[in-house]
Amino acid sequence: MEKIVVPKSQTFDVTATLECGQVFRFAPTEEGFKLYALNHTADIKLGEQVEILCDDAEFFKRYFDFDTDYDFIQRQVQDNALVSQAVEFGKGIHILRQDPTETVFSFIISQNNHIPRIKGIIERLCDGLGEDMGGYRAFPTVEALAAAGEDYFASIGAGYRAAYLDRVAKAMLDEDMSEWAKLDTPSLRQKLMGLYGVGRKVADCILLFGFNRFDVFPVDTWIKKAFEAEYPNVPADKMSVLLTQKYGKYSGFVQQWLFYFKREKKV
DNA sequence: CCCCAGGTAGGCT
DNA sequence: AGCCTACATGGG
Repeated sequence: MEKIVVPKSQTFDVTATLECGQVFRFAPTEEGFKLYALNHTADIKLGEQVEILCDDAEFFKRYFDFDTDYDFIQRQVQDNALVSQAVEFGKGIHILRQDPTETVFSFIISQNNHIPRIKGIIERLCDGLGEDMGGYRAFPTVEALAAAGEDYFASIGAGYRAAYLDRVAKAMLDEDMSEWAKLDTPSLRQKLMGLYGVGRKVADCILLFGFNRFDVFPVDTWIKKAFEAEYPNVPADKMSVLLTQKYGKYSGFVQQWLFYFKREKKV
């Protein structure tokens, strides 16, 4: 067991980072959180300082993105209006560096779905198809997902997304994500949207959370509500383009702070 | 009972 | 190109 100790900081809040909707495989414990990522796990203890007890400290140091200067970004996007409010509310959020394949399947499941249900479906997916890591299950490999079949995905409650998961799993057998990672953002988005069941919004979530492209602005129902006054009758995909033009390389951060703010505060 | 959720594909104009 | 609707499931 390895340990990461994170000093108290204005710009890292584990609770907000986990609960802001970018990640689904975690659960509260008496002392903090139990977290699962790909084929790793961490026990997070909250206190004067955050302690991350894990199986691989290098993996989680990268995963939590401790090297990005969030304080700088937060200062760059201040607008003395909605964004400033959202940053004040969610200023401890880091954008996690998640596994690309895990985000592909996780965000296909997320579409038109509630977060508690998304968590449940992914948990059953891992329990049923993931490798036994001794005490927990890894996120399933593409091979395991491709072998499962549409009926299996339906049986764990995936609903109409079962067909998407099955077809994408089989298509991904022939793909190398490390090659996809070399593409620029528009080309990579095009690749992702070529997957059955992946539209602009899911593609942008995968770009942001799985490939850490910050020049994307996923527009879901909450973001759409947040901007419907500013952009009346603008479809989600078009709104995403406009917001990306507005926030540039900080789009992903602004989006995540706003999503968390709108969803938690219900304003 | 209805409405909603980190939307998308397919069909229509 | 844009607009419309069905889609599985469960929580509020």
